[in-house]
Amino acid sequence: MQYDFRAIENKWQQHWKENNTYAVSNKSDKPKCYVLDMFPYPSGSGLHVGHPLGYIASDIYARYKRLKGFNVLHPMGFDAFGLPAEQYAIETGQHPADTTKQNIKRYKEQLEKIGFCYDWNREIITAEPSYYKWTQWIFSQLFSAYFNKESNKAEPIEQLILSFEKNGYTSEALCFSATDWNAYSTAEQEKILMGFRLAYRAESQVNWCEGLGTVLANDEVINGVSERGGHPVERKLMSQWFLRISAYAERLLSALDHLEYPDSLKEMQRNWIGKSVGAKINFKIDGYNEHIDVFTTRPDTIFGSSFLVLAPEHDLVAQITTAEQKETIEQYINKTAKRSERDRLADTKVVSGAFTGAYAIHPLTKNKLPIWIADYVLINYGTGAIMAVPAGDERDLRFANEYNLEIPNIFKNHDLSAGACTDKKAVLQNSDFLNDKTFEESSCLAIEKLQEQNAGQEKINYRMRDAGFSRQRYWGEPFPILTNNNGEYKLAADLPVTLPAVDKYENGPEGKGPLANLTDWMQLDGWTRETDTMPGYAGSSWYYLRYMDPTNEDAFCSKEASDYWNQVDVYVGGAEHAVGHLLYSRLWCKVLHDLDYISFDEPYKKVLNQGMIQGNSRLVYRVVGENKFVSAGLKEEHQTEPIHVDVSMCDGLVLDTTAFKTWRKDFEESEFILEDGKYICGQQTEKMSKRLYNVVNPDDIVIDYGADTFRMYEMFLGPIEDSKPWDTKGIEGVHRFLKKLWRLFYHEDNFIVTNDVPTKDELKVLHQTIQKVQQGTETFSFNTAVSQFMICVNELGKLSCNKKEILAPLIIMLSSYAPHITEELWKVLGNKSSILDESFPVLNEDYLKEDEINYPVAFNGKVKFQMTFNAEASPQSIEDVVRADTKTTEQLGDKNIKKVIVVKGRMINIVV
RNA sequence: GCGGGUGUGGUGAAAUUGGUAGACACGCUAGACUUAGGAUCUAGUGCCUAACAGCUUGAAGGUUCGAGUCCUUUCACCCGCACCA
Repeated sequence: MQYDFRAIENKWQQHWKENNTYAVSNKSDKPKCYVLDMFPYPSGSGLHVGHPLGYIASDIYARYKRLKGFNVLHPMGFDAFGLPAEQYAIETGQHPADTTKQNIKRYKEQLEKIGFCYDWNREIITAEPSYYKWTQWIFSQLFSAYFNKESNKAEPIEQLILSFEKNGYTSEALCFSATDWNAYSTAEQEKILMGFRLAYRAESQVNWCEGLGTVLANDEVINGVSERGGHPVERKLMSQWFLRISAYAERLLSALDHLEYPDSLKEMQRNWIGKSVGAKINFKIDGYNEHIDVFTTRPDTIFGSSFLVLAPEHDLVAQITTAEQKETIEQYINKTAKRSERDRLADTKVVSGAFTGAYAIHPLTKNKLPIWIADYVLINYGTGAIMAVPAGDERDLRFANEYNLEIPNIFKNHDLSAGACTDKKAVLQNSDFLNDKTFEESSCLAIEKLQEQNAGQEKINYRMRDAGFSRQRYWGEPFPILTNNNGEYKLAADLPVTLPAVDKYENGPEGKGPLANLTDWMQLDGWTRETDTMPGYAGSSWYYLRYMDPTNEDAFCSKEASDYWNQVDVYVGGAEHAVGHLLYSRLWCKVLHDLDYISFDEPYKKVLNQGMIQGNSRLVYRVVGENKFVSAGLKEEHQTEPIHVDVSMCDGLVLDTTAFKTWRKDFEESEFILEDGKYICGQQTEKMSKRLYNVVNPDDIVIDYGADTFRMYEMFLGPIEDSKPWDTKGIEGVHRFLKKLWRLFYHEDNFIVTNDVPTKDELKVLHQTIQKVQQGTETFSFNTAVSQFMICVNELGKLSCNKKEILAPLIIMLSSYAPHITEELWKVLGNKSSILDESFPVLNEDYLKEDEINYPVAFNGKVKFQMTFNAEASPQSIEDVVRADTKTTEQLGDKNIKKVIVVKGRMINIVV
């Protein structure tokens, strides 16, 4: 009997499907375990070998937990709304719903061939009305809630309204009495409430991407261009939906400490949230009844402040600019506004600005400080205004030098020609009551003083902005909300608000989305529907909850279900979602928790980032201007240009020149300059992508070697979180391993497994394997577990062990890694039930114990020879024997022993 | 500039957490069995050396009986953020 992996894998995949083997129940006496993958966006190009890496890891872990007696939820679904599907639709004229459906079908086929233990009964697709009904419902909850700073959580907006009706409201920015409130019109009231709702509509500077015809969230803009497509992004004032994630900044930040996320990921989130502690200081404007708020982390340097700088977009600029400076200021604003985000980021070293002509009064010295505008001050950060302290800030110093502004030196023993002083340990001077103090002591003193003067207070600032939640696109969830001419809002009564059909995807009037072309659909009983759609991250912000209760028609997820499954125990996916998806889903979880819909306020206990599998590209070198290709080793002798060729045309680095000639018409007549009769390609590690002809399809690997080999090989490649280039060559070793395993059961056509009693050696290797595999799987070091399986099978082969008592537990362990072959072998061992229902073998450490231990004997740390001792021998007795041994005296020569160190069970070191 | 991470054979990588560095594989070399092999098996394979010896975890110091592992300095690469006040 040969190991016919194709027949075996087909047979069991079908069997599992027909018998619903992987169906999971919400009712069980077993402890639960929730193992989740970041679900894929089904793109048109299908899966490549990099995609399943994380899926395989989580699948092994899920199967392992099942063997360990857990009720394991391990679902899969599809993140189906989004820009690429719509753009593809525009190009091809097909409806995005159709192409998405096709892509999902393809993905599922590919996934099914790899033998994952997903419960497909729980599959979810975010673009289906039965799903997005609840995405819309959660939006309604966000719209109907506000963040209560007192209780530090979200609460129903009705409570806020009650409080307004009873007590009015007082804050720095807003103040009204109960009588005022009750006298306001509904529209006026709504306008105020919009300042509190967790989902709100507001005019704001947004990232507008003309190329994609939509606004983008901050995390979708990379270096001033869109993450998708690389189109330029500009700042634009638009009315948009936002999520008030800033209200949760502190909770999102502090909870990180208790989460098992990779350090780098936590750092990214901390960085994104960007907490900084400092002070808000207000400067009165000379001659106006206005003041400018600045934010600073260094209130101690207040005496070094010699001018103020506002962002060009700052509200007060127009008001305070003097007549003679008006033209200069307007010119400067025009110039900066025109620059794209990308240009602005490109020349951050250039100093530019303009003087408003106005002066502010220093709150402590009462000096007059000139007020400038400059684009190095950002409207989106802090208050959009700074007090410039040239002695303490590099940029302020550059600016002061450029425009000949005063530079008070407030640091002792510091030479300002060498640059600004940013050292917090520096000692202050020329700073009145702060003289001779450092940052640590003076910061609080400065704040106290300012507070006395009513000119400032301590302030914590967060960099994170509220998240844009509108997209002017078609292929997304419609907002379940309507508005009328009075500026009132109303949530849709019936959910879902289904996405209407359109026949074109062009933007509607006034920069609105395609839905704004549907004038009939937009109107409903005197109300107008929202025509924006939700962004890609809406559906993925809560999908992990829907898997718990996927068909519930009355709730997004029943409380029983979410109480039972609770948090995701392990969440596996790419690090690219560190600040986008992961933060948004943490926010939604906290809101749903605050509103009492779920009992936990963090979605994922542990996150694991799998590395990227890169492509291993092949290059040929064309002699410039000729149809001649030179082998890589000889390319220096010619002037060449590299061209990517399809990896499938190469065996290792050797190009199949015949295949190459038929690959593309223009290569038909190619000539080759060979080395040793072969054409050797160049290679390059880069992103796996169709464009670079380096994509390896898992389907091909599965056809050639089988899913079990593929799964184990991906794990064997190295630590799961590392990125590495794909190399198909090494797969042979894993395949050989499975064939060797097979031969422990079959010799030619004979089934050779016996019921003999195992020997000590056999039990030892088995239990070593139990130990290593258990440890490796639990710590996600799957590569070491695979190694141990190989060691075990090699060892059993050497011992000619064909004993059921050894092989049965071995294949139970292996079933998480290679489910098909082990299910087959389990059956040939005479079992009727599935191997999946077995338990992970229990480690008995007694079998690991050795009677005798081989001690390396080292002299000054260098191993010279070995000696064997009884495992129970005491260190003293060992030392005595070693000292007396002739090999020792030989080594010593005329030197003396200073000390002998015996590490029990490990080694002996003799200090000479 | 700030933050996080990684440097070990020709290659992917192990290393019980301070105890024989290079397990397990790929590749390579030789051999066996084969009509054949991209099948299977056996042996070898860090470097230097004929051998003994010696050297070896990016580099340099240090702690220690003992360091890939801990400390200091430094170099290189990868990732994230970046005019953040």
